[in-house]
Amino acid sequence: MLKLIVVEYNLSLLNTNDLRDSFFQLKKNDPIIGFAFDASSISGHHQPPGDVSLSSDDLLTTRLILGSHFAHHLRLSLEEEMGYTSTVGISTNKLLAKLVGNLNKPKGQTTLLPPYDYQQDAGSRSHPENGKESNVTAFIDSHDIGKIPGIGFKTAHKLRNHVLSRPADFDDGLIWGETKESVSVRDVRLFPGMGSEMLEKILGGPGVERGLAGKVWGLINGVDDTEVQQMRKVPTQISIEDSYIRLDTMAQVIKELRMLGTSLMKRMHTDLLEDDDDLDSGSAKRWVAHPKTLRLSTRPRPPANADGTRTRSFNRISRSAPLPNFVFNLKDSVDSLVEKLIQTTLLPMFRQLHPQQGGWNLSLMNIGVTNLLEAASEESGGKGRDIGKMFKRQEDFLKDWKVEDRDVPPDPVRSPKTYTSEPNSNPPVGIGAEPSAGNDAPDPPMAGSEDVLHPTQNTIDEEADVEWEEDDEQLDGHERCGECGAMMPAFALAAHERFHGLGP
DNA sequence: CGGGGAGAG
DNA sequence: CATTCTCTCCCCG
Repeated sequence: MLKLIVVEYNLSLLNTNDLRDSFFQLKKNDPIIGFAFDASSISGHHQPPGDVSLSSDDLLTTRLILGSHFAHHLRLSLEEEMGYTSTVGISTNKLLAKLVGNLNKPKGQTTLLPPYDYQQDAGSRSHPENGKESNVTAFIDSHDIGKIPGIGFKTAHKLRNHVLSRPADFDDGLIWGETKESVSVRDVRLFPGMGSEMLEKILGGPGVERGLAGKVWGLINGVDDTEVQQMRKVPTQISIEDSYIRLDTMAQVIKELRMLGTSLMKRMHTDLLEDDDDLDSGSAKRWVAHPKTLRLSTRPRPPANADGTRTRSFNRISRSAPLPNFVFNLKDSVDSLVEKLIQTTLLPMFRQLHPQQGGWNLSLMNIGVTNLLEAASEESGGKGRDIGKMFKRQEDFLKDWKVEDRDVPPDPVRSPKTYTSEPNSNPPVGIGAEPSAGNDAPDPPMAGSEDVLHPTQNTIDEEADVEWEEDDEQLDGHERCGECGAMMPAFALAAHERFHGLGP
């Protein structure tokens, strides 16, 4: 019933257009219950290149605080304006943000705390005895190896088999899913001799793998440099499929192709057709993309084993062909177009796929269109102002952020630099050596948490060493505190005001 | 570019 | 909790 939607963002890429697009991606009534947030790139323009002191924990902590406050603002706005609740994880890359975002569901946010690195050389990562353990490692180590995004079923299986000293673990009963003996990231990471090279041997089959070993080694060390992708206006493919007990005759196949084809046409209409209200031509529709290719794929059931056991196979076979142009005709009925498509294209493709007369025993059929060519258009590539409708006057507040780490003038806003939680308080950012108090489920020491959608709780403000540039009184999206006059991004104001209200 | 494998949700 | 469905990315020939 609930649909999980995870939105991941990298602040450096975030502009108002991105935000708007993110929300557009939601269908009406899709509740957001996952929202992973990556604060990796919050940094000032003014960070002197090569200044090592600024890349210290202090700066990292400041970034995470900003990310946390920003996430809070986003979640609050989202709930107020759209009625969606959400969960956020704040860390320095997508992997970590996503994993830590699993902590306080369905409505909360969690920040993965520093230290993120070992004290000494990076090469000691896999040898904790050499230095103070990174919180990243401590955090990620506890996960089951198969739970790491990017490590899927096959890869996890190979890793488990290796770590469990060779003999494949027999998972009786369940063909699928996790094994009883769980192998954690730590088990893999600390396996004698483990490293990229060993992973190469474990994972590098004759088949298909390249760079996988390096990627996996990075993942189990919390390293993930993949970029957040721009959201696309149109999908790269649209497909529809159904599974069957058994499909054996042409009559059955045609009947199902009719169903699938009709669905696909409808999907194309809803997903690729847009109102053309631009000109004085009534309310016409126009295609925003023209798929070029039609694909038909099937999944033949594997022929039954020697010993009679059913081998679960998900192997598909497919054929592609140019998508005939008549499908874009908006005058003819969908039914007639589908019929035409079946006769002219789908059936020939099917015969190519299955030359035999019948008895194919198909367990699945899928048809889809790919190779979507975007149909021209698209205006101002730049920064959309549309988000202003959602977040009123707060547009572009990211544009001129400054994060400085030195020479911060005395600021009544600043709170003590001690990040320890007070009894019964939930800091807006989960900084602290101890788990924050007052949570039902205590957090592991490496993660702070909060339930920031309840501003009635007392909180400790932690603006840290953050200063906002006050160029000329004219900072888009910045607001002035009525109490002390400090300028800050709109999203920080709430926390700031909580600070004023704190105590005598 | 088409056919597939792997993986995310 | 498992299965199904949809979509993406990437490799290889």
